Amino acid sequence: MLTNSEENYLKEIYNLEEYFNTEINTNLIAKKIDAKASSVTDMLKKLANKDLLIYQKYKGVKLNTNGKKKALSVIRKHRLWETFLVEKLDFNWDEVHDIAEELEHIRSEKLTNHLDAFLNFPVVDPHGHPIPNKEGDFKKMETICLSNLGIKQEGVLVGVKNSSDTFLRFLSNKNISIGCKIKVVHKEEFDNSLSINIGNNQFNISENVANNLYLKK
Amino acid sequence: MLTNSEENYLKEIYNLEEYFNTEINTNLIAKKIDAKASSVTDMLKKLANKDLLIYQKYKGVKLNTNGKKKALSVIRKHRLWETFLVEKLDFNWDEVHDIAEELEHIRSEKLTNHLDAFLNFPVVDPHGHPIPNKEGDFKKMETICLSNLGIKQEGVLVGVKNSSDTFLRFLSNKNISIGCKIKVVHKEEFDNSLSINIGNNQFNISENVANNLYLKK
DNA sequence: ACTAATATTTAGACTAGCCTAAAAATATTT
DNA sequence: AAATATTTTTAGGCTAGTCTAAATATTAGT
Repeated sequence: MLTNSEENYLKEIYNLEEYFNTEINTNLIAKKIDAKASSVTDMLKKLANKDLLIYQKYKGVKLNTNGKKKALSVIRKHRLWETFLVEKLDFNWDEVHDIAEELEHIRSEKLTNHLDAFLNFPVVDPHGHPIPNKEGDFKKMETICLSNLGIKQEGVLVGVKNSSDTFLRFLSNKNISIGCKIKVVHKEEFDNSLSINIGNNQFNISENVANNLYLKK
Repeated sequence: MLTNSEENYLKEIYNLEEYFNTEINTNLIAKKIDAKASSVTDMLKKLANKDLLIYQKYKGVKLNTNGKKKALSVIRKHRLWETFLVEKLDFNWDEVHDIAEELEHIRSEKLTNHLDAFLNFPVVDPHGHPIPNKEGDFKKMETICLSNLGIKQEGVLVGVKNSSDTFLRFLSNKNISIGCKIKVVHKEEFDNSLSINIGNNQFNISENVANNLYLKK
């Protein structure tokens, strides 16, 4: 049985591995978890002892099959609860993250699976992130980052990379949401900012924003 | 902000006060919480310091207004989640207690209130226990314990006192559920066991069982 | 009212998860 | 390749919540 804290470490390490595609180092985890590096070292030893990841002093860390499975179970719960909150309880997509951080640790597997069924087995959460099924499987969507789109190209927004409250609120304020058709009108050489078209509106967005939006062509 | 453990103590103390209608002593709490008396003493001091209850060494304990409010908030969440599990996720009434023990500690008030609305503001949970509203108010149902019913009298089962898995499963096996019409056919002087009638069936139940069933006449 | 039994509290210890500060390893710069 | 900077680990400490064992209060029995 894992503690909430252990589950959080596994989840964040999984997310970092997805993001960076390399061995994950102590400081990176510390930043994500918002703890000191020394605390992370302690926990990594503990998780290695529990056969959830491979840890070599000074060499970073990598989840093993076991650890990946646990991480995916937490992520599954997180995303199902987010979906529940938005679809059934009328929450906005920028309000659900912190609550899901608590709900993701509820232990009953039966609960998770019944919730999944109740929601009609959703495949993506309100931020466009894939929801693993009971077995931990999910398919990676073929998407392209808005910043990689050429001039005059367009696509439908299917996911956001960063799902912090502040970023999501920024998008909401500009009326940008999952399902929007986005067209690149102009790209500024100088700072890689973009002029984009959504419906009848035209905006300017920074490269940073564009890096966090994923489209389907 | 209260920890899960503090919330559990407040909840159990509240339940004990309801049940016994007297000051609650250390050992009683220890049994309910499944901890040692010494651990209970520690926690009582802590809760008294936080101005949640009145504690005098060797004299037992009593929740103050503050503590009662917190206890009721936990109880509200517990009972709303139980209702959700039974009504929306197809759980049986004997499967929901342990899961609700975890869910009752999820902190968001907005979540609780949206859940309440989603369930259409239920006033009792699946075991017939009243659900406090946002303000912590609920009305005590006028009920009579089955063991206080006279021969040939009858009523509708509206609540169970004990809602342990084992008791609820016992009732399910005998097809006794909330809403059943129960009639007392015979009362055994010797051990206060009862012959009761439900629909076309006649059973014998012990005094202990009768003590845990509440009816509306 | 004294003694015995029971209930409660205190004292001291343990674990998980965090911390700070110092030491050690690794990486980078010159 | 030596010196410096950065990263990581170790050592030791803290808090919450638990425990056991011993000490102290209260209650009950004679």
